[in-house]
Parts: sequence; C-alpha cells; structure tokens
Amino acid sequence: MENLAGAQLPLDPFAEALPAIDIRMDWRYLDLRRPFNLLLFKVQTLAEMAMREYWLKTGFVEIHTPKLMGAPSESGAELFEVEYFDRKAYLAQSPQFYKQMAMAAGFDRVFEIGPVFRADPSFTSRHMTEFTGVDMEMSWVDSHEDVMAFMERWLQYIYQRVSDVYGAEIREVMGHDVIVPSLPFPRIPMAEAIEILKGRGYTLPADKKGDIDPAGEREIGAYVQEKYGHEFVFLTDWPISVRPFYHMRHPDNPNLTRSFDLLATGLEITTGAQREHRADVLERQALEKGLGLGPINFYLDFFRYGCPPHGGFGLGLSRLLMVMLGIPNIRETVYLFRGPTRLNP
RNA sequence: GGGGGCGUGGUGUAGCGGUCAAACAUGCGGCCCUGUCAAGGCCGAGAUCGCGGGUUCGAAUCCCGUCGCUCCCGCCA
Repeated sequence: MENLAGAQLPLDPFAEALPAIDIRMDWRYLDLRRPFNLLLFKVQTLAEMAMREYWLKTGFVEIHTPKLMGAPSESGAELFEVEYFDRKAYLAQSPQFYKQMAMAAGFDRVFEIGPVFRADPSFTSRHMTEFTGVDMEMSWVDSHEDVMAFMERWLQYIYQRVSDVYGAEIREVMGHDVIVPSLPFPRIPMAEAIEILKGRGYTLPADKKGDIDPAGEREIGAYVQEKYGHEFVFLTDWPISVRPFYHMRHPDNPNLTRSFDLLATGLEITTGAQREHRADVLERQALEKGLGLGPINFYLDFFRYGCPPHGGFGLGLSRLLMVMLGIPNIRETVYLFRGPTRLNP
C-alpha cells in the first residue's frame, strides 16, 4: 500500500507490528483502517441485530431511558456529576430502575441498548468510564433461572448468527474461532464455586465475603472449560452481602440472592437477578443495606401499585465482543475508548 | 485509592556504567534495476535515549523526584 497522504503516517494500518495501545487510541482513525477493525464493527452490527431479532421474536419492547438523572440510581459512588441549569444532574450508571419501571407499567418484557457511565478510576483492560450497556427485563419469572434460561438461548442465537455470517472471516482475519455455545450453560452456585476453587488449590483473599476475585473467576473459567468444554458459566445464588438491595432473596435462605453473574472465558460479562417486586420487602432490604429512602422513594413507589414478579440482566456489549472474538483489551473492541484519562479523540 | 512494569529516530524493538554524538527492522526521501506494480540493490534524512536533579573520571544505562503510559488489585459490564 502506497502512502499518498504526503506525510509520514504515525500509524501504518498495514504494518506488521502494531503501535502501543495509547498511540493507537491517539490515531484511532488510522487504526480503524485496519481490516481487523472494520470486521469488528461489522460483527458488532450483526450481533446487535441478532439481539433485537431474538427479542422481537419473544415479545420484547425496546425502550430508551434517560441518561440524565436527578438522583443516583444505585450506589452513588461512581456517578458523574454534571451541571444542569441551576442544579446538579448525574449521568446514568445503569437503566436498572427505569427498566423495572416498565415492568410496573405492564410492558411485560423490555430491552435497551444504550450508553452507561461509570466514574470509576479503573485502569484495567476491561473497564471504561462510558460503555454500551445491553439490558433487558422480563415479567412473570419464577426465579432467576427463568432469566438465565432466556439469556442462554438469546446468546446462543447471537453466536449462531455471527458464526454463520462471519465465522470464516473472523478465523482468517482475527485468528479466532467463534464457538456457538451449547445449551444449557453450566450453572454453579457461588458456595460450590468457592469449594471448587479450594479444591484446585486456589486461595481467595480473606476479605471476599463470598465473592470471588478476578483471578478466581479466571480459575473457574478454566475449570468449566476442562470439565464441560464450555466457555460460559452462570455463577448463581450470591450472598446478599455482595449484591444490591433490589435482588430478590431465596425464601428458604435469606442470606442468598436469586442472582447470577455470567462468566465467559473467565471474564464477567453480565450480572442478572430476579428483582424484589414487593414494596415492603424491598424497602426493608434497602434499609438493611443502610440506604437512605429519600433518593430511592420514586423507585420504591413503582412497586406500591402492583408489579409483576420480574428479573433481568445487564451485559457489557464490548465485553461480549472481547470474549466472542478473543480480543484481550476492551479498548480494541470499542469505536472510541473512554477512560479516566482518555477523553480524546 | 493501592501495587507492579515501561518511557530510546514516525512506528516496533536492541543496548542496561566507558568501545553509544546510539544499533536492527519497518516506515520516509532519492537513485539503480525491472516492458507497469511489487520485490531486490545502493545511498540518504531521522532519536542529545520523557523531564529535572544526583552518584561517578564517565550515564540511555545506577539513585531520587516528577510527568506520562500500561497492567494488576479494589470495583464492576
């Protein structure tokens, strides 16, 4: 390829060796010329289309919730604050509350693909301060199992579509095989997962309180690959100490939630749960967590006038692409990366 | 917020106390060759080794500080 630009390129899209990741981010428009990247965004387009296809076939309605919020939706610790005329507003860190509002409104099943903001100063290969969240919520579930059962079929459909259309090209350009996952995905309760880790000689940090650290998750991913030959695993039934107040608890074990994470090749790509839809129980759980009711009263009100039992999940679009295409750094899977020190271009 | 690593021509790397006014690859410019292009050959431009200070007879190479980047942990998608 001849350079007709009349200047020396800071980044040669067809060079053998790629520049460091921050140089590639600086010159992203040159980096994006690489065939690898064009293919990546073709895959993303198809994947999103497949998501919507499956949702539409199963009775879902698309919603777009506001990204400007008057009050923190969940923890509040990782919120971006912005000026909003004569007061403060916050960038949405999740559509969680608003998609549940749709359940109270009788929408039955909703989804949203949209931006999410997290003011986390996280410097890792899998975090961004702005990313595309893939969220859904469905009514009339009996437990989180119904959500997982839906999700694994949905994911299998997406993988199948991507594999059918781009499998060969992905193998050629990216050197990676898209493996359409078999059903059902393995499910491992958290208590069992911790025992498995112990059995493999993996020592969890002492202060994890029923949680698993990223290295432990990778270890579980390896275990699942060995035992089941599967890239995915649902870690289920997390202790209440590490889950938000709105996760429903097990009636027979109030220390555990009806929740799950989905790990793909050891990477956390999803958190989901059945939600607590009973207003009195929800309020009690919020108080137990030490939350002030003031900021979440509007949310608690959703459930005071009738709301079906429901559950859902949130998935990181770029994290899905990472595992689907075998890309180790999330910055490569997003059009323009946003991180604690990256606001340009 | 805590910890590790890195910072050498456009880019990727080597060098890790003197022989380094810094090497290799690629890219860039020119010429040659070739009935086009590419490949190949030759020549050339391009870094005072992030910045500041220190140690030393002598530092890209050691130490301190600083800035930047990166990865891991925390947290999560």
